[in-house]
Amino acid sequence: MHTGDWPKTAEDALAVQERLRGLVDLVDDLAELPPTVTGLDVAYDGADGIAAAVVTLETTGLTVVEQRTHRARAVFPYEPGLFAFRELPPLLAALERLDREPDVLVCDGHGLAHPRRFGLACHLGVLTGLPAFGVGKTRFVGSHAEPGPSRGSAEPLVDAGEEVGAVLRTQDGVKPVYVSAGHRIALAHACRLTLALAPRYRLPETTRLADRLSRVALR
DNA sequence: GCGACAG
DNA sequence: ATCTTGTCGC
Repeated sequence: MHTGDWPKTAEDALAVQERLRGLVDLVDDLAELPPTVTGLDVAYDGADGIAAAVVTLETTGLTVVEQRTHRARAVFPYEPGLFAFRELPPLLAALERLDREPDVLVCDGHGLAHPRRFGLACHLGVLTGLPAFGVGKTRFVGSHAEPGPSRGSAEPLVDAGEEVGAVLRTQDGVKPVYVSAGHRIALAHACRLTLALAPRYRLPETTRLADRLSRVALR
């Protein structure tokens, strides 16, 4: 699937999303501590310019192994629930430029914590076949209790009676993040990894570095 | 019917 | 996401 036959309308996107949704695999085969972690993010300019960035870090030490970017024109408007169709094209292009195959993708957005249980992290996982999970900065769906005040505290994120993710405190006294599985990874594993990637700041280093790189790529 | 609504 | 100054704190 490439930008050529990319859905142009919300109706088409919903159909594609529904088709891909059947391909999600929730079996967790990922090593407890994968050698590397790859973060992805996108930045926009005032018009329709869009820049994607992917950064692969060594899981131990969080040092940069490889990083790539891709600039393009936005081909799909932002629409809650169909967010993936806006960011996926440049993200996939940037991923294809990597020399080393990622071990796991850390996405800036949600996975199963989505109205139809298929957010950006699920799309990225299914389309690449790689383990993937999402770390969102704000809630999209579901409700939850307030996590304890210390780093590592977490509460389940529940939507329509289903546990779709976790609200995880990555730093003492700082607003928590929303973690959800995307593909080939368990929620608990995603949370452990998220904590390992956020030793100092609220957001995982993968997201912080990809965010910074995408902004630079936009200039 | 009235809000809410990832980035 | 992005528009935006100063300001509080380590």
